Amino acid sequence: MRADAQRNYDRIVEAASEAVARDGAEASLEEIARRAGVGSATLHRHFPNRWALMSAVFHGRTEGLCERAGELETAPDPHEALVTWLRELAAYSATARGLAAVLLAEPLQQSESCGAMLVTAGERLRLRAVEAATVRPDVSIADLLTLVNAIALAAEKTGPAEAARLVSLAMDGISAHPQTR
Amino acid sequence: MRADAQRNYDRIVEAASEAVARDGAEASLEEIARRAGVGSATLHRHFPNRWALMSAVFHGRTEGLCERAGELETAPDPHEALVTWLRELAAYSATARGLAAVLLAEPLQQSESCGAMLVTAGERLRLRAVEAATVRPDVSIADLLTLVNAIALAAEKTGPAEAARLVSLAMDGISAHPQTR
DNA sequence: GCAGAAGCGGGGGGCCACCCCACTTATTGT
DNA sequence: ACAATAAGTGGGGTGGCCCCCCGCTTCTGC
Repeated sequence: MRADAQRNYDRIVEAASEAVARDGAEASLEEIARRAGVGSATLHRHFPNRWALMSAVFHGRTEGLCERAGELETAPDPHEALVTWLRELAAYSATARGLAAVLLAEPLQQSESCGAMLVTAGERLRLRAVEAATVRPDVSIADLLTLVNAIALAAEKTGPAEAARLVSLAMDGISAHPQTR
Repeated sequence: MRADAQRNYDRIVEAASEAVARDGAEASLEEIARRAGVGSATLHRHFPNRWALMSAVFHGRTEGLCERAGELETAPDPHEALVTWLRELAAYSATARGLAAVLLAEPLQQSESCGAMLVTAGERLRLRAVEAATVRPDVSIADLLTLVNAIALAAEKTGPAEAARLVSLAMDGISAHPQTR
């Protein structure tokens, strides 16, 4: 990639970050291009569709969440670590309007994508919890991420607190006496 | 309402139903108006925004789900009845692309809305399950509907089967031994 | 049957995503 | 240093969208 192309790429992502923070994932691509000081054609060449741009925007934040997963790997309680991480993911997704939609929209297994990063990071936490026998082994990390993202998406209007509450609910299960069934 | 206005209203809803079945909730409003044989202004007069139209489109289906809830009220196992109903709701939402988004978008307590109908219908099933002590009393029907709709929204790409599976997962809880925590 | 109001829809404005193509600019081999 | 070249650029065009204005049509109560 040529140096000027790289510079334009970075400027677009930066402008997009600001726009998304203000207007959510439905921000105008044209305005992003205008603020970045590039033509709209340049934006569309670098990012063939809206999701591609959003994916780039959220890449940094996603890395932060993966680092957090690394920290939690050494936590004493594996189950608590997994739940905490998922709750943080939900809270962040609910704040960064559009992240949840992006994660759900793109195929989860596509490498280099935000989703793939979260899968590999989360899988370790899940494995630890399964080994500790606090999580059913037939529940995949994809299941958990989909569930959490779904909740974040639904809670975008109601706020991060509600999102975290629903995550806890789903994790504990809503049944009063699950062992009797 | 004048007779011709009513006729146009019905034709718009019918055209919208077909369009939604084909293209999902993002169907073109202009094309819906065209197919209904009315001007776009008429469509926008009857339905001030997209959600209003979608709400009308899904009204009939929602009534069907409410009837189903009525049937399930006499089922022998209250817990199974609740879970079955929620699973059916999820499966239908995942099929009727956009229903979930509509239910999440409109305020749940607004009377006459699809959401309100589901709340009253589902509340009875939930109460029966609470009385049978198989569901925690602090879980509201709004919690359950939000959770199920969130899952349906997330599973729109993967299909109804996956949606039903995730609902079961959330209801059972993903923990291996919930009673130990 | 008629007056008035309720309803209608063509057309236009503003905005959008996306594409085409003539022009500019960085890179590379000599 | 410099020319050849391939990569990159952005202005403008296209088609579509939502929504609104306003003169015209059609229904309804008397």
